[in-house]
Amino acid sequence: MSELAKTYEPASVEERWYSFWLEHECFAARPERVSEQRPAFSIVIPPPNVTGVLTLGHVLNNTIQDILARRARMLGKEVLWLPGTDHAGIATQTVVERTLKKQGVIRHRDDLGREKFLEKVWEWKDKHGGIIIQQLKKLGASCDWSRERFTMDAEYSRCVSRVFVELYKKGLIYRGKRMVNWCPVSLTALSDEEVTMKPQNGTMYHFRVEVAELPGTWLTIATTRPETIPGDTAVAVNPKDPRYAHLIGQHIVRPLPVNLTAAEKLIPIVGDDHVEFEFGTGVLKVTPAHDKADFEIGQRHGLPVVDIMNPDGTMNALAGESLVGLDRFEARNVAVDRLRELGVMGKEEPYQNNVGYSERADVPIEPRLSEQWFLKYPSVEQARACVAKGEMKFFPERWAKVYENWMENIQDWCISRQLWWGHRVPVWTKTITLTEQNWTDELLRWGWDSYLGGNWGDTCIRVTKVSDGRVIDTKADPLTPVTAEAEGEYQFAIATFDDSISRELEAAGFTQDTDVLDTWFSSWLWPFATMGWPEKTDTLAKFYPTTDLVTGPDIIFFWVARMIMAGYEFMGELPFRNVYFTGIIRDKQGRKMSKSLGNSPDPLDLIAQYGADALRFGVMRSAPLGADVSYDEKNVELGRNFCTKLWNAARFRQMHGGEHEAQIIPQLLSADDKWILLQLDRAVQEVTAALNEYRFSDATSTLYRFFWSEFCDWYLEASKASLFPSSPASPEDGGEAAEPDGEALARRATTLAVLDFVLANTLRLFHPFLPFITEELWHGLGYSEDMPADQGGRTIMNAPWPKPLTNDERHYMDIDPSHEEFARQRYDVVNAGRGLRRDFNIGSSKRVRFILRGYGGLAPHDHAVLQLLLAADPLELVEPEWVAPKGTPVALTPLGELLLPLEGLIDATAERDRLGKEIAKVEQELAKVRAKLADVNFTAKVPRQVLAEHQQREETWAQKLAQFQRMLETLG
RNA sequence: GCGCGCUUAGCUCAGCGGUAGAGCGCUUGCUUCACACGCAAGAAGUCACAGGUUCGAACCCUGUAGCGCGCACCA
Repeated sequence: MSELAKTYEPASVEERWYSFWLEHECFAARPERVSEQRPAFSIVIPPPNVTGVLTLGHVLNNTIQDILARRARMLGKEVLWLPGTDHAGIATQTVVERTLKKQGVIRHRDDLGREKFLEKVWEWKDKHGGIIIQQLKKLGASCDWSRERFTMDAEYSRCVSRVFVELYKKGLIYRGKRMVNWCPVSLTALSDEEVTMKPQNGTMYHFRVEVAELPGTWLTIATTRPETIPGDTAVAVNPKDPRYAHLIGQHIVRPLPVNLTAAEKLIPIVGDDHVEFEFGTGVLKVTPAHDKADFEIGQRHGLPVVDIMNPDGTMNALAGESLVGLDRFEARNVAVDRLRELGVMGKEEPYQNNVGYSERADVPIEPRLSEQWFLKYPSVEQARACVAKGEMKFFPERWAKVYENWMENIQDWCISRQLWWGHRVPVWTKTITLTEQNWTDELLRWGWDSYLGGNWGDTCIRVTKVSDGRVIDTKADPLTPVTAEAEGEYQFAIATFDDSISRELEAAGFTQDTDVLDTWFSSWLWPFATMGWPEKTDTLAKFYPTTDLVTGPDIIFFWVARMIMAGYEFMGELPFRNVYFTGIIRDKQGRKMSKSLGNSPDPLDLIAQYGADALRFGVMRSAPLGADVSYDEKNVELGRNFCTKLWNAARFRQMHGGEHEAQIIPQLLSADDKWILLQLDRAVQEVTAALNEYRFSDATSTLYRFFWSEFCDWYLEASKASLFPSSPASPEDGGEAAEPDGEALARRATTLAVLDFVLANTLRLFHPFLPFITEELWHGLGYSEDMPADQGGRTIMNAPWPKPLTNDERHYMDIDPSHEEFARQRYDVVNAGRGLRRDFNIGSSKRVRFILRGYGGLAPHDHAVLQLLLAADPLELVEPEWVAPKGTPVALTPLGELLLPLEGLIDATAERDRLGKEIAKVEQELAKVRAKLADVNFTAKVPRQVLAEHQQREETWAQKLAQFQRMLETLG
């Protein structure tokens, strides 16, 4: 065993052990080892953006996963922690596009074209992708890196296409012209989940329109978006509204665009229940192309849809001469000017409303009518029920309600994106003219027969008549007879995940859909697509469903809910049993960490400065279950200090040498030994219970308390009494160290054995939290030496998780609560003595004489410990009758009165003051208890045990009071 | 608007029916032979507010306020 360095140097230790773990394949999951005795434990990582960098959120999230994985290994489980990354469609494409523009390579992505642009993205991915993986390694993450997956891997991509085709066959995926959330910056549709509502300070504009059939009759319309007036195709009123009902069927003159013929300006007044009497003026302008609700009104009344904007949010020609080319917000101002010029503008009042923002680009989204692919969610009922019934557990539980609420109001998912980076929609189309002559051949050629036979293979065909959009119904067998009127142009859409078929299709003139799929449409397959699905792999058989999922609540709908549905749909089973939702990391001001705010520290800097273990410990300590994490670097510093403390306690043990992990001989155990064994036992129980319930910060504080406040502060100090039996030399010994006798040597050996027992267990308890330093000390202190290779001999990772003491063990070591009590009483004596020092200005290390009056039965070793902890020289034991010189300070302890004789320094006044304060405190407590006991209501109704407690309390305080008063009297 | 959660020492949080707790920070004293990234001692709280239940409430119930989250949203 080499000597430990004076200070802990995380950098070299971390590097060394991480390489060791990798070299020995300590993180590898082997399905063949799974058995009843060795159950599987699995987690799939929430895949970070492949081109992203590590954030504190990742640190929190992955530390938790690592704690779970490492502890599971120590519990003897076969652990799979499956890592990987996500292609993050919009984010990655945006970054690459921006960079290429900045480099002057392109002005627009069209300059390169799809193929060339994608090459650039792959180049980018190869260069920057995987940085985050390296960063996770720095953190100590024990993932099985041999199984790393990427959502754009060929195999994974095939899973995505397969799933698309499966759902397409079931009719759950469809294409349709719908109102979607359009991001004018990213130039793509978004799902509802990617839109966040933000309050806006805008203006409510009131403008007048004239009823065409009744010149002189004007209606006032309130709107926040006057720039959309050119797209209005009606105004709507509530048919029950007496003010306007009679106008339904008439027309109004739409003021914009200005340069239209009178007839072109006319739009109808329609009656619709959607319009509220109270709101605004009760007259609603209807813009079907630019508002979801208006679109629905338009549908109900057969209104034309006039799209007046370009995809990028600028106005098109239909918006009229004055607006064309302007950005939508500039156009608003111009439209307002026009209305003023026309003299139809009424009041303009400040108005706050909520506007949907693109989460990614942080601009208002534009509702837009477009052709998109939608998914009607599968397996919704099972997915909902498994959480409701508790088959899948959420931690904290309250997220189950949020989930339930979303699942109940679930809307079809817009899965297509107008991007290039991602999985391209696996559908090929071609318009084919079908005639009586070629009808049968064409249909059969593209797989119609298997369609009819219900034997799909890897493809699915849909045929739509171009002229009326009618989908050919297979059930009605359209092959025969073929009528003349059935002839015409048909669109053939074939979905397939078979590369050879798609090549064939392309050769035959089919073209692939240009959209790609939402990134989440690939990541919702993560738990099984990473394990080899659709093959029935050993990995899937042994590790699916996974045990735990650890993620942020911000992606509960994006990812968690969808994975649950996909799990049931494609595996027939839930994907994970427990979901732990972390908090969101915030800065001291409570703001979310973000790049733009620049309030997010780089975890790698923190690791470099404090060490990975320190960062882990600090973050875990401040991350309570169910609450957000308020980040403060102080916590990381605290983690660092803690590691140093651990390191130095280990050094302390090491410098005393001797046999390591010697047998504990029960007969030789002192009260302190038994006390620390009991504290350790309690810590084991608490940490185990906390981890079982995902209370990580509780586990962390227990570890902290046990190790620092109990082991180091008390036990380690007390152990010095037997480790330094005769030194430092006291003046009375004449400065000579006495030869240790046999008993002292046995005592010393026992103390070392207890130190080893406690330290070895402590290291194991700490290992999931502090993997590096515990591994280093595990070997440094030689604890690995006696263990079988796979039980801690090679690495602490596989050492068994500490178990609480059994009754037999307690019996064997003769430990019971009375020993704990006795140890605690002695520590109370020490505290009392230190209090006296403080009150009389005696430095804590200055050796002084103490006298303990009234306690006889102190064993020599216990006496030695007391003397040491009190820094007493000597600690004299005297009879209760012993009379101290007047003015000698006294403190009450459970083991009698502790006196601090101060020859020549006695200050009766000071002592009188001190006692006066004590008495006041005791009197206050006594009064409180007595008031309660005097209340008949209390004594009559309270449970007997509580009554007894209070009576006991009264007695104790009364005794103390009497003692203090006697002390005061003897002071004179 | 609907739903959920939070409000305890300067800060971050435990406690969830019977004597208000921890860490950090602060104050004071210590170069005590593992550790100054340390040791010892100490000060510090009408437990958001108002009612109610109870012998007794930080804790249970009702309401109010503030903060946060989710959902919905009316032009």
